[in-house]
Amino acid sequence: MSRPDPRVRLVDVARAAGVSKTTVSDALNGSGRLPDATRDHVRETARLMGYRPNATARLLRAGHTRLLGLAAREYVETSWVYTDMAYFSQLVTASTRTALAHGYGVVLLPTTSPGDHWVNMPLDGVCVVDPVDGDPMVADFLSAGVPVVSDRRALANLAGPLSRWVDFDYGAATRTVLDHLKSQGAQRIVLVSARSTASYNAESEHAYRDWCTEHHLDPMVTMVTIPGPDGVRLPVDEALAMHPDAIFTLAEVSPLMLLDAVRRAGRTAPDDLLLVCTSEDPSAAYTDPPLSTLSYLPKETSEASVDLLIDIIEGRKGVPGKLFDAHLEVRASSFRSAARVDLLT
Amino acid sequence: MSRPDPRVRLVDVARAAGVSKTTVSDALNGSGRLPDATRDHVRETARLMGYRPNATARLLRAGHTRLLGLAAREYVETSWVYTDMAYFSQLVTASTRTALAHGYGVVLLPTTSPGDHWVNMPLDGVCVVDPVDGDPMVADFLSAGVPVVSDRRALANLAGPLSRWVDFDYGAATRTVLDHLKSQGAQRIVLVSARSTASYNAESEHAYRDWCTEHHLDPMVTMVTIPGPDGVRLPVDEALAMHPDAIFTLAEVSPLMLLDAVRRAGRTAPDDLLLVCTSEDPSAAYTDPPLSTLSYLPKETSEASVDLLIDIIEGRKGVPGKLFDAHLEVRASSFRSAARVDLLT
DNA sequence: TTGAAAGCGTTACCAG
DNA sequence: CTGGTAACGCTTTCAA
Repeated sequence: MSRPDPRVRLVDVARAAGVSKTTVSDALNGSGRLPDATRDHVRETARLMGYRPNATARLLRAGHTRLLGLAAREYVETSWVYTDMAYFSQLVTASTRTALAHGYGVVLLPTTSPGDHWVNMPLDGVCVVDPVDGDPMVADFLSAGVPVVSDRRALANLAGPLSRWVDFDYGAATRTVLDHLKSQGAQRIVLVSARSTASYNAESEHAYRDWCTEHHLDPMVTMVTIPGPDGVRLPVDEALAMHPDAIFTLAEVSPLMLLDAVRRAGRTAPDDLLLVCTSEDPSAAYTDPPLSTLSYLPKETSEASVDLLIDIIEGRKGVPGKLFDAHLEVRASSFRSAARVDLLT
Repeated sequence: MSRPDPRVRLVDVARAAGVSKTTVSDALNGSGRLPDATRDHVRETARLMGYRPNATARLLRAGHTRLLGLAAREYVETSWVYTDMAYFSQLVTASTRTALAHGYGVVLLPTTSPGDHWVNMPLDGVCVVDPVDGDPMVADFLSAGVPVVSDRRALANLAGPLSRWVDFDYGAATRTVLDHLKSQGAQRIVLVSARSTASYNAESEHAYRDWCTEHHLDPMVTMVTIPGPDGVRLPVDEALAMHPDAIFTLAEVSPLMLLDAVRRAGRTAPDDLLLVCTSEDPSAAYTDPPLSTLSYLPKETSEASVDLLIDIIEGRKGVPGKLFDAHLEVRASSFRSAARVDLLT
């Protein structure tokens, strides 16, 4: 195994150019006031030698890395990667765009990893999305002095100058959907949730059960157990087998797959089955019928997260957090004509 | 509780515990052979003080960062983020998963940035996807001593121990699609390409024009000019306005949007219009009719890329590159019954 | 104008 | 077994 040529360092350039390290640094960075002749000479020498400054050494000097971590914490024990679900992919897109606009790069963090491996990454700050209840990752980063943006629950006992939050009232959003379905005549609403570790699922499901109790309805829940787009197939089929008159999916479903499953079960939306799904897939508007969707605004929230995070990092004061409202877009899949509603109620 | 501002350093712990830096380092890292009493004492002190090692300093010491860059180079001058297209999102997913499996993190790089800003990131290596012809980013990284995996064209004049490639024969893939369409009776095939900077587009389009010449057909091409999922709407409509009997989209289109456009134009696939699209959207199999797709295997290629990259970084010898074959999945949208084909030919 | 030297925080090598 | 010291590669302060 031949060792690649030892990189040429600042001091090498200095020696070659017959000047000191300081002069090379100044010449290359435009700092200091050197005679043009010296500067040009040094630059030319550096170019000839193929000198490139060592990024890590600069960072150590600078005291910051301009690197932000991004972690999605659903299914923390399952080691998966999340970027191929519409919600997370939009989240990654928007976070990255916002970070770049501020001169920061984004590092995709694993959901899980041996011990607290993640604190070994040279990060200036971290966004933790869909945190676990009392998330250890959040605590780890905070105690390592790394600023964190997550939701209120994850930061409950850790409030301090190093953290801010972005959050939803998941319960309220869930109730909005359920009220809507009920207003359209639904009596047997099945919830497709996920056995994930995210507090989002737990909170939403809890709200669903409470709502059912209030309305004297039996809660019916099926569970996604396998992360990723394919994992929803089974729980959707299970939901259909419960003879529901409405299905509300908490876990992200591909719109076409959902409708395909409905069709195979011999059901028709919205005629004998109302459908609302939590999804960011833009194709939901183009299906037949178009699907009603609940959106947790990955674009807006991740932009806000990154902005808040960079505010902490750069020492700006500001609001401690931001609360968003989920957006329910009612489309044909959960909408019955008034006459029809009258008939059923 | 603890003062966050002045981070507690190794030397602080050493002083507090009444030992030397070395001892603290050894105690915390499990290296060296210390008496249990000393080790426990140091560890307890460190814990009490909330000591966390500085990641950047460790990296400088270690000489590597375990960070990989990922750059997609379509539309390099347009500053956009690519992760919300199925192809790139799967690419990111698979790259990240593979990297993590080897203990590396992934940094999403901007398509464009001021000067050569990117070399300031502390990366051990970089994957450059869909490079520009003679890509400057590739050259920059290589001259900075950072290993690169890209395609053959981008590495043409830069072969060396610091680079390997993963590539397709785009021309061959294009011809496969065109031959297929012709075999199904198509005579007026419109290509929906993109005015992007990726060599993928140029090569494919070139092959299309050559093929048309060989078959004495007039090439008809429309262009995506705006990056992102929405940019394909206009060129698809333009393509439909050309009264084609087949459309082949090079740029990624959302399957449902494509079919919606076809419907609005009063056309029907596959009866009077054959459709093949380059897409990674799994929903293509569930549309009505199911769409024929050409896949450039983002999953397989990015896994191979990351593996090759890590081989270079860790000094392993191996193949200089890997050539893949694009996969054409023929579905109903481009398939006519034999009888029908006979009728037309 | 230039350069020597002092950090940045860590780990590794040797003396003691 | 322990601890001083050097080294990683750079930037910056401060003297000459």
